[in-house]
Amino acid sequence: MQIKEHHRWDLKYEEAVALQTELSKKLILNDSFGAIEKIAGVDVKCVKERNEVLGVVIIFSYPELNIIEIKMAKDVISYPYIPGLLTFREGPVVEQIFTQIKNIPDLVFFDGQGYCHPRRFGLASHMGLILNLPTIGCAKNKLCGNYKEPSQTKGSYSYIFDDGEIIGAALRTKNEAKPIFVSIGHKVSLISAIKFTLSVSKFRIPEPTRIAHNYLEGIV
DNA sequence: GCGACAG
DNA sequence: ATCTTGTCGC
Ligand SMILES: [Mg+2]
Repeated sequence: MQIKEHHRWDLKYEEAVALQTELSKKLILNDSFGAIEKIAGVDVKCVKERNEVLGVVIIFSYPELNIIEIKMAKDVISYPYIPGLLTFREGPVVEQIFTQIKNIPDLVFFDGQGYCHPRRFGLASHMGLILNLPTIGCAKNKLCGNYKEPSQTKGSYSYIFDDGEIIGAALRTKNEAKPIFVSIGHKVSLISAIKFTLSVSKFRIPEPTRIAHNYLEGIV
């Protein structure tokens, strides 16, 4: 798919932070999508040993979840891991992969935060804006904010608050398991993000990102 | 200064 | 993310 020209990725800390604060204003926080027939799962892994970053995007039919397309790309690690600036480390490869994608997804799941971010602009939100696609952030851990533990039943959730604002939800995607931190990426409301995430969860990690992650495990 | 801290 | 054996539980 075609991706519009945008800002540089090699920004210094202060510049990156300022960019996030600015671009967050452009996010669409309500439902702005049509029929969801194809969804995508994205994941990235870093092999420090070889100084390379590997990424994969898997397209699935929805709700069947049959794999339709798989594309991956490799790049050199060009940015350190800094909490809050993960996009500058993983974004470049992800963008490169979407360039090769033929089946444009109607919704994309990311392994990381979206709006649940200090500047309300995590990986899922940033990529959603760049790709101009509906996105959802599904993180395995919390980055910021406070929440009360949801009940142990699959499907229950509690909102994550920060600075008096709801920025995401701690969603129980599996009984008795640690919750998944769901947040708006772009063009999908929080309640819909929760609904979609639950609809693709067979285990703790939602299928799109779980399968993308497993795929990378099998790559040398 | 101290604690928190996506992947 | 990566390192890395065993161990607990269904
Ligand atoms: Mg990941």
